[in-house]
Amino acid sequence: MPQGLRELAVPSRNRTIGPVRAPSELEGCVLGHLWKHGPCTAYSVRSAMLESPSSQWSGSAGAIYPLLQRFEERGLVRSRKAMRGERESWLYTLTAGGRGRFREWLGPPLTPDVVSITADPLRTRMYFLGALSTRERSAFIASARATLRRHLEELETSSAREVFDRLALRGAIRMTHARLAWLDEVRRVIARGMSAKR
Amino acid sequence: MPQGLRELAVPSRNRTIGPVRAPSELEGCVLGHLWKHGPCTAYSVRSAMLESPSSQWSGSAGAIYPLLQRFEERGLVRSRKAMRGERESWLYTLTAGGRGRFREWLGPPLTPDVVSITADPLRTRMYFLGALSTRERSAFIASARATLRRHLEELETSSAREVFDRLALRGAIRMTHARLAWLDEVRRVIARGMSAKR
DNA sequence: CCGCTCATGTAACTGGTTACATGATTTA
DNA sequence: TAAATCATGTAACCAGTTACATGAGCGG
Repeated sequence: MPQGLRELAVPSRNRTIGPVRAPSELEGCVLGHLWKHGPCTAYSVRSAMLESPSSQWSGSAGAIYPLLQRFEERGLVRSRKAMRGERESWLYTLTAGGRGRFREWLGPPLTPDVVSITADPLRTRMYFLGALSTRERSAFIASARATLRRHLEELETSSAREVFDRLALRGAIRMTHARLAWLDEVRRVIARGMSAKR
Repeated sequence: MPQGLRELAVPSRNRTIGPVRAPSELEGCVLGHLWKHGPCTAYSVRSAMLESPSSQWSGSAGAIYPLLQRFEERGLVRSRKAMRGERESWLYTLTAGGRGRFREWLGPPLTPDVVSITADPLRTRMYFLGALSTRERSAFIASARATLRRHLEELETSSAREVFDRLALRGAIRMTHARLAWLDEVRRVIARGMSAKR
């Protein structure tokens, strides 16, 4: 009977070393926040994620607090008690190990799934647009376009001081433009298809 | 003491009705596959996801098989045994309820998180590019650009027969173009920044 | 007869969500 | 003094991953 790899995967809670996997986006992002915004509280990490327009970052307490705790167990961060006025809080700082792990997540080298095709729920739905009636299809496209245009306005009026924040924002704007242009193409094609059928 | 909503969330395995949440992307996509590709096996749903270039769709058996089972428990699909030659398999078909649930996932109406800003691990990393040295930064951009160009070629040579498959593919191509153009902008900006510093 | 594809599953785990819960301090 | 903000957490749950496991039929 073959000896499985499973044997090696000892529960990580018992501070034994299991096979270390690649950092998740949340992990990398929290480490990054700590790198970029100095020593700060779990609360402020959380607030940053809550502020983000992307629904990717739920910023739920149930994710952030345990994550920071795990980081500390693994020696990626250190925490010290601090007083902000009369109020106490824990400030987290990256350790050398944490910086290493962050750097590992950030790349280079970039793993394929970071660079290649991104998940897009709108594109996913496009495969199934045939399930809608012509009328519903138009409604679908119209509603998507309207939401995207509103979204674009928001992005274009928002500002970022830091160079790379600004470049990331530029990326979001470009993507939104591209999605709008794509929806235009979709609209044209389905309109053509309809007139061809007549 | 306030009566929590928790009380309502009775375990769904015991065929009691809990608050029904919005379908996940996987759920919607599997229902969609069943809608689009007629009665088919869990295996073929799985294969389709394994073929997909997007890393979003792991197509792990541990996701698909239990999902189809849950669908059947909830009355969203029906299954019947079928023979393909001498080999037996279960063919799943959408029920009326399943079509309803699919339609609900597909929209319209579209929920904001479907339309608004998509998660992009490359854009996420952009916020933290300041953590790299100038040299590493160039390597980062160069490697991303190279991978994206290769990716674009793949997309441009791949074909789709069905209209909406083709439109979805067009979307992926447009996104890749936009990401490449964005990386060009990034490269220009950081080059300008460097020369300004001299 | 070997290896590939078709075909179906399960057990253990884990990362993250939802919802609950608390309390101090600041500001209107 | 009421509401908002700062601040920290936990318990229950769940969807999805990883890895294991099995077996029939088919093509070379």
